[in-house]
Amino acid sequence: MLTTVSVRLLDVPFHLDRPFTYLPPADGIAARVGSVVRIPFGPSNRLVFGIVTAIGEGDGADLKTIREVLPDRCSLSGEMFGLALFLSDYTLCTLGEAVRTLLPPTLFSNRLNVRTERSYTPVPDAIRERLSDAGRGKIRSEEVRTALESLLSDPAPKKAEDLPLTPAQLRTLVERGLFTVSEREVIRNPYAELSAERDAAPIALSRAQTAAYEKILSLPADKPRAALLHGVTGSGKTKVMLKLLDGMLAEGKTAIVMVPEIALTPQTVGIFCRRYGERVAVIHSSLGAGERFDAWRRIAAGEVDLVIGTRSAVFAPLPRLGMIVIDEEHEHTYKSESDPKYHARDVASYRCGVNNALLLLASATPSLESYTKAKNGQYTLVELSERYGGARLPETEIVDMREELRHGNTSPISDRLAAAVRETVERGEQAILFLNRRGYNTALQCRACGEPIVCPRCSISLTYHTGRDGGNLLCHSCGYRARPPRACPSCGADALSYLGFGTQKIEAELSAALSGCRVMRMDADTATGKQAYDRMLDAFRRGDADVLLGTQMVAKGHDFPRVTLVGVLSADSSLYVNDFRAAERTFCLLTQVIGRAGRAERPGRALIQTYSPGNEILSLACRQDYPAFYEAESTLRRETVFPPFCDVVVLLLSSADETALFRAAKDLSDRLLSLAGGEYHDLPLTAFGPFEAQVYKVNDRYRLRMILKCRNSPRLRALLRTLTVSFADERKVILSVDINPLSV
DNA sequence: AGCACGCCGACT
DNA sequence: GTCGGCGTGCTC
Repeated sequence: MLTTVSVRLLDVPFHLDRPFTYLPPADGIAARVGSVVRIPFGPSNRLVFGIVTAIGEGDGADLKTIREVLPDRCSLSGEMFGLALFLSDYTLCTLGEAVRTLLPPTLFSNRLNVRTERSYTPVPDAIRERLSDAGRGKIRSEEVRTALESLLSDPAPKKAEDLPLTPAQLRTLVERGLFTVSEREVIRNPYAELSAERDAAPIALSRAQTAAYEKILSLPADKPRAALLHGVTGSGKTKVMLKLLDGMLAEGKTAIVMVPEIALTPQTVGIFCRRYGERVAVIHSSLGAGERFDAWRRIAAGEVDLVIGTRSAVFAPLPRLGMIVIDEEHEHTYKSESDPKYHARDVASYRCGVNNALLLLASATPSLESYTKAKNGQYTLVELSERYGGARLPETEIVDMREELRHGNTSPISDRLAAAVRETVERGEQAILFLNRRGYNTALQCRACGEPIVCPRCSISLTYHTGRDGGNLLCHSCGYRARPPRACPSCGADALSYLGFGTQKIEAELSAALSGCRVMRMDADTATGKQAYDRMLDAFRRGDADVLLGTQMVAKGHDFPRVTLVGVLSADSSLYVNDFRAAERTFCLLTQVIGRAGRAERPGRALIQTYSPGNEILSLACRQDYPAFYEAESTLRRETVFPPFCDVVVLLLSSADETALFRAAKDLSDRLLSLAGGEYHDLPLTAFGPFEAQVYKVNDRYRLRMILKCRNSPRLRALLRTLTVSFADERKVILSVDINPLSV
């Protein structure tokens, strides 16, 4: 009997996502479960990556041999391997996709992207005749010239002293045997300087905060536990979190803190780095490959106690994990929309379960899913309702836009809002205006034939954006760009009208209506990249503009003490989206935007423009009444059978070949119904479709969907996996499965 | 996925 | 007469 090794390949489709057996390499590193290996595969024995899933015994006949076992620091620990298995099961991706999600991409490239620092050591024999006692030790490349000069008896020409030697000159010195060179790996920590300035002052909690802290602390520490910290903005959730972290790290445990991308500012990171010093790692999307690898290595090597980051930080390979915090847990950015389509909350819950760790969810407007779990006792509900400093909620008014139309005001800005902005600016205060649509006009339509202008690659309208070049039509789905036509492309009539309004048009209208008022527009077109976003928020806070006009991103900035007015230009735009979460999203968004006004001693005011002033969600958001919103919305979800009262699976088929797509959809539907009625007849499940996706064509690919309402369970996932595997040999059509997607 | 083998159109 | 299109089949 010989030792054999079960390997799963990393880069293969579903029908190859099964174990292959190999012989261990004769020499080199021993393979263990979780080791990343390179193996010969297929008739041409091309080398591919795999992961070891089991060690066993066999007669070894006809087996190929593992070519290379990567070192442990480039492989998965036992816990992380378990996490990979969980992820592939839970999100229906291949094990390889899951493994690649847990390991930094650099690990698979030929070059490891390790930064090295070279040191030079003088060779005494070779330069003995000119050598003094100085410079016997290792020196850095920049110091070689100085060292050489000090070694030479002649004083060096002074003018050349600053110039470090070129790589070629250094190489010559080494080739001639005057110096030897040695390399040392340097692990980058781009946040090291933030850690240098320490602030570890004890956290002083208010009575309410102490009660919240103690309630969480009283949960049995030898079991997995989860708490939902429900507290309005400004109630001190962060202080409670820091106090818990202090205790956790003092016990020798480690922790992950997740924040939405938009909140991962230098200020936020600074709080943690100053408090916990160099044993902090930051993980976010704009890290370079090398930096990402270095952060991963520091964490896996046990050099880090606290990881702060966005969604993917939930995969940080921390040993001794004691706590995972998800701040603003309702945020949609915690759900991945690309493979593997995981929700950070589910992953965090799994990891806390395995490690007997504490899962702490925090939000002012918790997701319906989490609040329901809290009400059912699966999570401990911790309420933190006081605002510190006695800050009051802004006075909120609903503006009936139908009334405005009756008065002959066709502008998207009501007279009342315009007046309020003017008064605010005249008082030397600031206003935030929120509109969930970028661009100038939302669509172009022909008045003669009625045809809108749609993207040639997608089935959505193009949006007109102004610009120095006379403006462009843009597709917000695929990025297609075209000059606006003079005549209708369908009928040729010279009758194109521009419909709707976006942030650009509002900017123009505001500047016209309120002369001398400085408007700053912030949307995906002006705040390109994180730095621009931070810069704009800073500039606004400093007072460089009177009005901040923008999309979602203005709702989530930090404190603006001088903002006393908030205007929501069209509350309806997110309310009447055809999606079961529309009301929840609207409530969260309005609650947040309204909360921007009057956070300091000055009273705030919020104006909400709408064509449906009687809408209940709007009035609940105006009152910031979360419990009432929860009751209303959960009743509706229960009646219509939507999450959290069931799970929803979207099966999306896409293809550039429409005929193949329809054939595949019929096939999928047949297979699903036969499985659901046969082998899985015990599984309560309702199937809808196939029908066209909301946007039927994206980037020249046609899309059909099926929707399943059911309970997520191992058995459901087994059914879905069977479908996925049986579909994997389809060549032209891609099937993607999303359990509980963001919108349905 | 990749890479073989295998059978039909326009070209040195 | 061949080069090359991508349909089909296989991978420890």
